[in-house]
Amino acid sequence: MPDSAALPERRRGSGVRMVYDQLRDEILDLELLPGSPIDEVQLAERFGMSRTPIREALVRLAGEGLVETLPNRSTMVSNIDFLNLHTFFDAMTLMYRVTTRLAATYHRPADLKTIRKHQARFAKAVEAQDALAMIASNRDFHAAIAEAGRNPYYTSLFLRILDEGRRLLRLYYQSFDDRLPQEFVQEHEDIIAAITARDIDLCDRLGKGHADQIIRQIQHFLARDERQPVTL
Amino acid sequence: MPDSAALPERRRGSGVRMVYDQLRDEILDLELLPGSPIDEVQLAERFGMSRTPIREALVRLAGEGLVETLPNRSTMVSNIDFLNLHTFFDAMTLMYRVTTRLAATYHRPADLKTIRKHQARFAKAVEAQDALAMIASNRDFHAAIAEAGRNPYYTSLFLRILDEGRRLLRLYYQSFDDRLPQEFVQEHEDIIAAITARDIDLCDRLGKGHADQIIRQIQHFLARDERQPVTL
DNA sequence: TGCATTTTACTTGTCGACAAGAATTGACTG
DNA sequence: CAGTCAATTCTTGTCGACAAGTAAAATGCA
Repeated sequence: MPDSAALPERRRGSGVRMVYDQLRDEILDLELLPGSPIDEVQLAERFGMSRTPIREALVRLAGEGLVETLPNRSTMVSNIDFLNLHTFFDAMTLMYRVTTRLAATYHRPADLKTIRKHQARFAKAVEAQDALAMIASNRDFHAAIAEAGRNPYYTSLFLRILDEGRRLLRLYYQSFDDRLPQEFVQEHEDIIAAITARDIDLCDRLGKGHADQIIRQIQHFLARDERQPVTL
Repeated sequence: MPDSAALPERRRGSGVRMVYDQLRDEILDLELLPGSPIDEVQLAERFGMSRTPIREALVRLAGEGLVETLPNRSTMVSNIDFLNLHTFFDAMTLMYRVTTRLAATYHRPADLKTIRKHQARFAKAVEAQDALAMIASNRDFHAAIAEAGRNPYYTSLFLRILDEGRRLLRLYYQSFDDRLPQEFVQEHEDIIAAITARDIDLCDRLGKGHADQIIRQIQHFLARDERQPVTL
């Protein structure tokens, strides 16, 4: 059996989604580094399919800004724009506030169940010091809150921002050797309580505080002193 | 010459953009009605190209929510969700406020020039009672303000909202026989003045007022009495 | 005639191949 | 030896064709 590699007998429309999800995860987990080129034939060989579904997945990724494609030239993983991080922080703060506020107003019991489920996973990941799981479950936690707010316009923008933040956080924890902060767990619990109590103003303040906390950590990481200590 | 139809000798990567722009305009101008099916081969014949670039354009349109594609079944023009219009109005109001505020802070002289250019076209369209040109230039006017705010996250969401609004406004003016309101021209002038003066609070109020005005018109249209007057 | 089932027609998803454009290599000239 | 230009290679954009899956038409049966 020379060709024992996986030919998983996929269903008709599933190839594109598989490639899309896989590439997306690899980009957000920084396994594919920002700026690195993406070769279509290489991906086609790797996934065992033609270039057509690969291209479709890349077009979708480009639509979300995760890859950039120059005409007639190789497409590449989007760079992180460190010079304009303030626009990212600004939008992130607003979306944290708005989605949490709306969740307080429009949430239903099933939403709280989903939110608590992601929070449990988040707490477990923090305890296990599992950076990747912590980042992913943190994203899912806030995505579930946005869903509970029931405004697809905000949800779609927030998901994009959370994904971009996932790349930044990954960078952060790679550099700090994956020491995970416990205080986020308690902040999440406070947010859940405020949503449950339908306290809109409190949700607004907690959302802003949570965003500020994350921004402070990232900025602290970015402003850290790169020089190695020297013994004189 | 039986085949005298246009074979415009297009350049290599331009076919997709051409199809994308054309379909997008037709969708937003309601020439393609919401819910109507889109046939790939039909489009391929119409544009004189293969199905591949057509499909790529459709994938991009689907990424922006302008068309919906069911697996293994025909893709169709997205429906307007009248039942959840309040989420649209909510997001629109917030984006009007935020983008106008940011424009007051971050605009440069070139931005004002662009904004005034679109405003001039808008005023001319209103005077000429040209509904299509009025809707398009109104969109361009606010898009230019968002650009001056220099936050791509807000800009991208706002563009999506403005496009959705373009469909709603088109519906509105089709129904009201294209009588165009003059007061929008003055409101636009006020917004320009506030941005130029870098008055953030005033921009916030004017943005909200402008959004409320549009929402009121649309709601008035939606709540109108459909019954024909009957002479007894 | 009404309903279930098979058959047909049609649309989309995928493939392999070819052509156009760009980057790199190599040759040629000053 | 450096710089310019031509040739080659490599990647992407486009094409036509086939396969899979779905909806509609046609057939069979009660």
